[in-house]
Amino acid sequence: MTKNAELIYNIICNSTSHPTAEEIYLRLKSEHGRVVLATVYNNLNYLCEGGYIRKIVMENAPDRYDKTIRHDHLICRECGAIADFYMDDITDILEAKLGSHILSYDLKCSYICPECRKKLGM
Amino acid sequence: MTKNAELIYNIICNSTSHPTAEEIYLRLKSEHGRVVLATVYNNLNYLCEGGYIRKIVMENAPDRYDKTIRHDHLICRECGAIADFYMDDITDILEAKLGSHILSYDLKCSYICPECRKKLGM
DNA sequence: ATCTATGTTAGAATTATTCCAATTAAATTT
DNA sequence: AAATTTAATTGGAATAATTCTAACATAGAT
Repeated sequence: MTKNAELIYNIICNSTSHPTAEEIYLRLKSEHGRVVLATVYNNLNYLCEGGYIRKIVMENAPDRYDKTIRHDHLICRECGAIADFYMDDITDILEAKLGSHILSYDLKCSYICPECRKKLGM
Repeated sequence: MTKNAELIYNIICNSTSHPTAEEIYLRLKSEHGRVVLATVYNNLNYLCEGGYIRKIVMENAPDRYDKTIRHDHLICRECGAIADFYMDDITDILEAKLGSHILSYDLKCSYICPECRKKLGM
């Protein structure tokens, strides 16, 4: 793993914010000088392919990146914030239902986060 | 609902292929003459917002559109084909786990489809 | 028949991401 | 340690999907 790949990996793992490529790029630039967005994308792709991190594909927004420890996501319909949640692994249930082997699954729930709930007086 | 919105809605509902905006556009053009991609996108957005159809956000590929009858998706890692699968509604389970109301959920499973399995000799 | 509101068109603009060629850095051989 | 090979990074152009905007057309209301 190259130096930049490792820096990017650490940013993602030590963050709870599910950063975008752009955010990672800005942080890397401010902390370690000269980098370029293409390098960030190259390394993100490399890290994803190697299974070190995973990509969260967003609706109408740039993709976000996250550590791989198995967990799922809650996405606020109002502000787009992402929260993690941990749920029993449902691979077995899915495979039983399907009669077919599953490589992985991606579960996203749409909800309204506590902050937005407050703002909206709910 | 406007004429184009209805045509698009029907294409999606009478199809099992989860078409992209482009595919819908081409079909609409060949069957009803003059349309433009922006109109297709406008109407797809309108139909999504109204809950008439839903968008399947794809990784590294254009978005696809689908009817709303509740079901989930199996996406082949090799060829990208999408198959539907019907699973008991897990909203209750998720809400119990979360202690929070869920608006909707999106579950995608990655697998290898029967055709690719054959091709790969699996 | 005219006015108004809404939908559609055409094409430019934007955004996210990838590609490619040139450069730099790192690793390996001499 | 210098030279050679290999891999990573840069910068900028290219691409692809989608949205925006302004002009135009259509349909319904007056």
